[in-house]
Amino acid sequence: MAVSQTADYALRAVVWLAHHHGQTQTAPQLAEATGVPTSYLPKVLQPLIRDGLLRAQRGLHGGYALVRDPALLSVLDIINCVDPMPRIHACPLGPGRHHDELCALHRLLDGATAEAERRFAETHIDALLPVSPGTRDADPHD
Amino acid sequence: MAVSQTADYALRAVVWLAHHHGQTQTAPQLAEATGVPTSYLPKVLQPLIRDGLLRAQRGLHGGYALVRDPALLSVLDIINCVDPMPRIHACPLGPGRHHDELCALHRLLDGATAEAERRFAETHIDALLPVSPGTRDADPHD
DNA sequence: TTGTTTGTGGACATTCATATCCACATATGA
DNA sequence: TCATATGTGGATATGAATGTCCACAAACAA
Repeated sequence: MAVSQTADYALRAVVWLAHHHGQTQTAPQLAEATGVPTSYLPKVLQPLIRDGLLRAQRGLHGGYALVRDPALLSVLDIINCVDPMPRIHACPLGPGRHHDELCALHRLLDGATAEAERRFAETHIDALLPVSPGTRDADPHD
Repeated sequence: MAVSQTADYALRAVVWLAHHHGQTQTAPQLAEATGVPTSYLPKVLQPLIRDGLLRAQRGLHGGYALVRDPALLSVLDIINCVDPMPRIHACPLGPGRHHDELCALHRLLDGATAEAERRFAETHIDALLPVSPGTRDADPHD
């Protein structure tokens, strides 16, 4: 997968919350709707709450709700908060010895990650909503 | 990382073998040169041998050697052989119920993987060699 | 104040990619 | 034929990502 399972889960939950903007959703509701394991979901959402992207409310009629406007919230915002994509800042062998042999390879590998980040930064949550006009963009796989 | 650790290891080894085309390299030599754990390298190369991309020779003066021309061997060839990139062919929740809400998201995620595959298919091993003209292509990370 | 509903945080379990080790098979040269 | 140098395959170990569980804290309503 392009992103970790955990990041995927977080994105599903955020898209769902954006689709039901304003209404708080309980963990079981969210889990049922998104297919995220009920007992794992709170762990996934924790960093989003810490960084103020989500709001969590305890007690009766509590639950989770989206704080920011889905149009101003990028897919990369979610990924970076929950599980940032690993970047290659230096060749694994260090600058010495065989560095040159491996450099072009890792430039390519990290370039692919950079391109993915670019796409995720450009795509906002509102573009992923069912009825949004943003639904029609790049062509599907194959 | 864009690809698994194992695929990275395989690519390092193949690039090294391409750079020393024709000469067989023993596992310890390859491991030392590429930074791959010596005891893990044989496992990594196994699928490449099975599919005929590498040749393995036992006994004195044995070792590993590249079979195909580096100019005709793509990065994706190696990845697909060792550890194919997971593609998303259907939304995780299946076609029922909330399928629509998640579809655009997973189209985006798989699209990023598809783009990476495209890059890896277009880049051949000879372009990753130290002195090759192909070394100068896309700009580095950041 | 009390009971119920909700999220929180931490301990623990499970799974899988990664890594190690070793007895064995095979090739070479003397 | 024998000694040595190699890769092979399988059992096992390790560590990180994923997933489960539960006692607790907090919010609301009666």
